[in-house]
Amino acid sequence: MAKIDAARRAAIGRAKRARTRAQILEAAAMLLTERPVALTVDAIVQAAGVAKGTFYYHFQGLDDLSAALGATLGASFDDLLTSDRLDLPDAVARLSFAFTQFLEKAISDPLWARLMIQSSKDPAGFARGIRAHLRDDLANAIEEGGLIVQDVELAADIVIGIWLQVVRGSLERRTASDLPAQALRAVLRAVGAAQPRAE
Amino acid sequence: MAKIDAARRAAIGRAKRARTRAQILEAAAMLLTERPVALTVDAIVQAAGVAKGTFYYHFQGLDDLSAALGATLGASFDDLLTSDRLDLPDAVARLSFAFTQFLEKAISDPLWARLMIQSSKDPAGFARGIRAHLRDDLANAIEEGGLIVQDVELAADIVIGIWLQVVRGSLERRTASDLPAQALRAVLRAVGAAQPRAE
Amino acid sequence: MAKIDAARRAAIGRAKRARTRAQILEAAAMLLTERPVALTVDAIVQAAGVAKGTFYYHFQGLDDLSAALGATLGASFDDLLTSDRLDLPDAVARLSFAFTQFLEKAISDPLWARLMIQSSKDPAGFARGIRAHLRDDLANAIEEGGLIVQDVELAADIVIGIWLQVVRGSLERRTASDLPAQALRAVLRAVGAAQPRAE
Amino acid sequence: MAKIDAARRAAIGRAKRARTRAQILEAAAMLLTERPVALTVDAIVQAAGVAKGTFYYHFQGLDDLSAALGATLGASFDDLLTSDRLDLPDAVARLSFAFTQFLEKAISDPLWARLMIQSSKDPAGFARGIRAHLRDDLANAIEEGGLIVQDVELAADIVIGIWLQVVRGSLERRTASDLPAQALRAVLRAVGAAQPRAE
DNA sequence: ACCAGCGGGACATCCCGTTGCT
DNA sequence: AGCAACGGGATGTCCCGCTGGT
Repeated sequence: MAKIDAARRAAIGRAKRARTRAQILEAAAMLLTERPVALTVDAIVQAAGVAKGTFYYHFQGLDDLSAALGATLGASFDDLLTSDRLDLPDAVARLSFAFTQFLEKAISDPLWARLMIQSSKDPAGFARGIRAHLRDDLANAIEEGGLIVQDVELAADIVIGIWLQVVRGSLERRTASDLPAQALRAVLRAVGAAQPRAE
Repeated sequence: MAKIDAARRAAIGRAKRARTRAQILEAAAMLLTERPVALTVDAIVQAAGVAKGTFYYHFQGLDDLSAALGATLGASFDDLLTSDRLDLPDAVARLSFAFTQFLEKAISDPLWARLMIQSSKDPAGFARGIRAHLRDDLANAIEEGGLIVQDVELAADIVIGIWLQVVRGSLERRTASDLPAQALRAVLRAVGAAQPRAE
Repeated sequence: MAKIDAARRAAIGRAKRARTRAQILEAAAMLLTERPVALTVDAIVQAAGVAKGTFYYHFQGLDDLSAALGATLGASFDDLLTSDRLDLPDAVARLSFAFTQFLEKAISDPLWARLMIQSSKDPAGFARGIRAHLRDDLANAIEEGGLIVQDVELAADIVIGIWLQVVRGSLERRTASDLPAQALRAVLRAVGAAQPRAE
Repeated sequence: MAKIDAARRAAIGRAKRARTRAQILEAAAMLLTERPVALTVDAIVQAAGVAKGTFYYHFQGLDDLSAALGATLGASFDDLLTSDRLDLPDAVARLSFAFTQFLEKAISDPLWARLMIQSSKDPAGFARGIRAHLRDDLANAIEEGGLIVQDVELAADIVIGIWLQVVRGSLERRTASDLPAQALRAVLRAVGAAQPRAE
C-alpha cells in the first residue's frame, strides 16, 4: 500500500510538475509577444501565478527557459514537416511545401510567429537547424539544375528574409487570403526556380 | 560687443557640445553592435569616457539617445540617396539604385549595418520613412505595368526582407564581391520586374 | 490537509511579514524625527537592518511607506478616542476630552508628536480626518450656543493651531506639568466656550 | 577718464549684480510656494533664467540662499512694524497691532505667507527674532497684570499657533473680510487679555 | 558678472537568485 | 513541488558644485 501510494503520488507529482512547467512556459511566451520589455523572471512568475522559487525549481534561469522555449518551438516543426514531405519528388517541391507550411502556421498562430521572429535574431539558436534543412533542399535543387542562384547561402538568405518580413507584415496588417501562395511564387522567382505545377 | 561675445560664446559652446555629443553617440552605436541585449547608460559613459552627468546633460535619457541615433542614421540616407536619383528614368531603376546603394553601404560599413538591423525591429522608427519611399517606387512601378506582384505591401516586404537577411548574412560570412548585383537580380525577379539594362 | 497547510503557511508568512514591516515602519518613524529633511530608502533600510529589496517587497516605494505611516498614526487615534468619548454630555466636553488626550499623548510620546507635526503639512493626509471630527464637535457646540466664534473653520484653525504650536514648544522646552490643562483653558477661552466643570 | 570708466562700470556692475541676485531670490521664493519638491539649484536657475555658475557666484549654496531669503523676509518686518508702534500705550496694544499687521500682510501677499510658514519650521531661523519681540510684549503685558496666562512661552505658542494656522487656512479657503479682527479677538481671549478699545 | 559644459556621487527602483518552511 | 520572504547588486535618473572661457 505504501508502495502504491508512492507510485500514485509520483505520478500525480509528475503530472503537476508538467502542468506548472507548462504554465510558466506559456506565460513567458505570452510576455515575449508584448512590446518592449526584456523578459524578466518577476514578470513571468506574476503572469504564471506562481512563486519565484517555483520558477527556479523548474529552470536554471532565464537562459534555461529560453532554451526550453526554443525546444518547444522545435517540437512544433515536427508537426509541420511530417515525414510525407520526404516523399515529394524534388527539392524545389520540398522547399515549397516547407515554406508554405511555415507561413500558414505563422498566419494562423501569431504567438508562434512572434516567437519565431524573436528567435531569428540569435543565429546560434534552433533557427540554425531550420537553415540547415533549407540549405540541404537548396543545394539539391542547385545540383538538379533548377535554380538560377548558385550560391546556397545567398539563396537561403533570400528565402528566410522573405519569410521573416512577410510574417512581420502579416502581424501588422490584414493579410490577403492567398498571401502564402503569392509569397511562395515570389520566393521561387527570386531564386530562379521553375514554378511547381501543384503546391 | 555684447553681441559678439554672445555669438562667440555660443559658437564655442556649440563646438564643444557637438564634440561630446558625438562621442556619446559613437560609443552608443559601437555598443549596439555588440552582443548583449540592452544598452546601458553606464556602459555608454564608460565607453565614451565621460561622466554620467554629462550624458544627462546632452540627452534626456535612453529614449532620447535612441531617437538621436535614429536621426543620425536618417541623416546618412541623404548621403546615399542624392538628388540625382530622381533623374533616373523609371521607378524600377530608382528602386534598383537605392537597393544597391543601401547594400553596398551596409557591406562597407558593418556598424551602420548593425544599427539598421537593430532599428528595423521598431516599425515606428525612422525605418518607416524608408519603407514609405520604397512603397512610392513600387506603386509607380506597378502602375507602369512593370511588376508581377500587384500588392505594394507584399512587394515592400519582399524587398526589405531580402535586404535585411542578405545584410545579416554579409555580417556573418565573407561575401562574394558581386553580392549586391546578385541580390538585386533576385529582388527584381522576386517582384517580377524586367531586368534593368544597366545597374 | 492542503487547507491546513495553506492556512498555516499564510499565518507564518503574515507573522514574519508583519515583523519586518513593523521594523521598517519603526525605523522610518525614528528617522522622520531627526533633523535632515528627506527620508531616504537607504537610511531606512540601514536603520531597520534589512536589505533594499526587502523594503521594496513590503512597500511600493516611499509614497507607499508614507501612506502606511499615516495609517499607523490613524490607528493610534482609535486608541486615544475610545468610544466612551461619545458618552460625554455636550460637544464642548467631547472637544476638551479629545484635545487633552492628544496633548498628553504628544507630551508622553515625542516621536508620535513629531510625526503628527510632520503630517500636519499635508492637508490631504489623514489630518483631514481629525479636522473633520473636530469640525463636527465645533459645529455642534456652535448650534448649542456655547461658542463666541461662529465660523467653524476659524474655530478649527484656532484649536489646531494652538495644539500644534504647544506641541512644538513641548518638544523644545521642558513643559510645566499642568500644560495640558492650561492649554485647554486657553483654547476654550479663544473660541469663547464656557469652562467645563470637570475635565 | 579711466577712473570715471571704472567708477561707472562698477556702478553698472553693482546694479546688474543686484538685479540678478534679486532674480534668483525671486525665483527661489516662487518655487518655495509650489507644492512638493525640495528646492533644487537646477530648478532655481532655470526659473530665474540664469546659468548655474551665476547662482554660485551670488550664493555659496542652498543654505546661503535660504539665509538670504530669510533676510529678505526680515527686511519686510521693518515695513510692517514701523517705529510708531512703539508709541502705543501698552503691551497688549502693541501686540495687537503687530498681530493684525502680520495677518493682513499674509492675506494680501500669499507668497510672503507661504515663505513665513515654511520658515516657521526652523526654530533657529529669523522666526526666533519675531518670537523674541513677541515674548517681550507678552512679558510686559503679564507684568502689567493684563493677562490670565502667566507663562510667557505658553502665551507665545498660543499667539504664534493661531497666527500660523489661520494663515494656512486663508491660503486654502476664501477668507471672511473681518478675519484679522476675529482672529485677534480670539488671541486676546486665549491669553486672557482685556479687549483693546481700538485696534 | 555671467555662462556652457562637465565630473562625481546620491538616490529610487527593479530584479535576480537564495533560503527556510510546508 | 511549491511558496513567502529576503539579500545583494545593477541601473536609470537627478542634482550639486567646479572649470574654463569671455
